[in-house]
Amino acid sequence: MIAAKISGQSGTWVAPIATVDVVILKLTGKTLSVLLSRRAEEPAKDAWALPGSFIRSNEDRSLEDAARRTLASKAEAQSPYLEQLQTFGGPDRDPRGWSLTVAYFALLGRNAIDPPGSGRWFEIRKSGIDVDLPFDHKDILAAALDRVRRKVEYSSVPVHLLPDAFTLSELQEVYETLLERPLDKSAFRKKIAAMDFLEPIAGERRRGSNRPAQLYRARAAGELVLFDRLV
Amino acid sequence: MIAAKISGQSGTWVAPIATVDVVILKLTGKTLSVLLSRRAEEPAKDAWALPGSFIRSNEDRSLEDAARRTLASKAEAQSPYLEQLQTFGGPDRDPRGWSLTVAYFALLGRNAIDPPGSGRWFEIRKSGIDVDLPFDHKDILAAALDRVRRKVEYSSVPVHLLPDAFTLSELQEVYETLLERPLDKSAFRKKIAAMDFLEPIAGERRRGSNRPAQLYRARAAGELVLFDRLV
DNA sequence: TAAATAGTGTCTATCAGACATTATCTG
DNA sequence: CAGATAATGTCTGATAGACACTATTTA
Repeated sequence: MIAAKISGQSGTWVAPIATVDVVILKLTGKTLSVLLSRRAEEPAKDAWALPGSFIRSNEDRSLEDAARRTLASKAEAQSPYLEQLQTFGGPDRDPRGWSLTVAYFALLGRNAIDPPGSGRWFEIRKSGIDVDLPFDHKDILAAALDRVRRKVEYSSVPVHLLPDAFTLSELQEVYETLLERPLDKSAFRKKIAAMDFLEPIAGERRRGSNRPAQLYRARAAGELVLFDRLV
Repeated sequence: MIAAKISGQSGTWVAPIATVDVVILKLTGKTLSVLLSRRAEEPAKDAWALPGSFIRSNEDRSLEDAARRTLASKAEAQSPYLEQLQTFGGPDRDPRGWSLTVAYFALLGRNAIDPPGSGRWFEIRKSGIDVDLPFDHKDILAAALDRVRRKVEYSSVPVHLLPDAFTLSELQEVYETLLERPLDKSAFRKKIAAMDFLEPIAGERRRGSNRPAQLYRARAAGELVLFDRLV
């Protein structure tokens, strides 16, 4: 790699290295998990890290393209939710020099498939994950979790962590998992109904000797609905 | 400028051009205005555009540094609010090639000073601004306005558009301007009091033959307070 | 019919908004 | 005192949350 030189009023300097990184999240049971891949190259060779890629100017038509390309190489999902998170940059985050990464986060439904050799899922406990991340990937992961958890308060984020069809009890469980507090069933259902972003679909879910549950789906798959009040 | 070549699995490509752009906003009367500067260089020489700069790897310690440097060259404010907005990138947004810009927005208080020759303020009307912006700067401006207006619903954003000391009536007026709807005085004051992010300071504001108004200031200057309910 | 979960109804404290009233200043 | 804006009080409808109750299934 040849560093690009730029000349300006304050002298001559080198263009930053530009990458995208994707925080890929799904639920494993009641726990959020993040998909990490083992780095094949230096720096931090063999370390578990967030999946990332250089931005390829000969191939990518946009930043989101680059993120989708990175995501697609690691997981297949029917309608993954992908959102730009934040851009991180600085002289010290990568030993190769001044670098910036446009970070995205993706939410996968329960029926997502990971291709073989694509990486490993790490459960996110209160103490964090069981591995040290290179670069500033710990900060990026923290920012993604912060964003997701905050958005749960006023959006349909949890829908994207469920399969296409789900019950209201399942949806409530995901809200509770992410908010880390119990919700009242009656109040929850009133709010969800008022937001009007779900529709009942044919079929019921039976999972025991009890009344079966109605199945629902999101009206707009892959889209996020913002609420006009808080959960 | 020499383009950086990168080699990878999918061939050889060129590193993107990396810049920061800043959407600098303040209130002129009851209208939001944006600070534009006249471009000194090609491309789009002589056009009014968002203030921006290359990221200088020899000088900037972070992306925010680069944004603050750009902001400081255009305006002086006691405690400007600066927030990363979004990163825009693609092959066609700049004729020089694949480029990305990390966009920030800044909110200036009413007593901010613009150094001479720093640019011109353009009022933002419903129809937009009175000038065509080059590159994708129209999209960036729209994203900034969207973010600011959305955040008004659940944060102390309007405080940063006022001088250090202000009255509750002035604060309500800014909320109303940005939300484009009237608010009830009694309800507004109850909410602001509940959020507990203001403190009364010595002094009153007199502006007519009527009862003078108590002055307040934000407890944490330059900080944004997020509310736990909507305005 | 017992047990379990789904789904709904009822009650109440709280609160946002509408509106009225009081407070304080100048001319 | 009239007129203006600041500041606060009162009332009411809406609703979130607590909790109880009904519905529906299997063993």
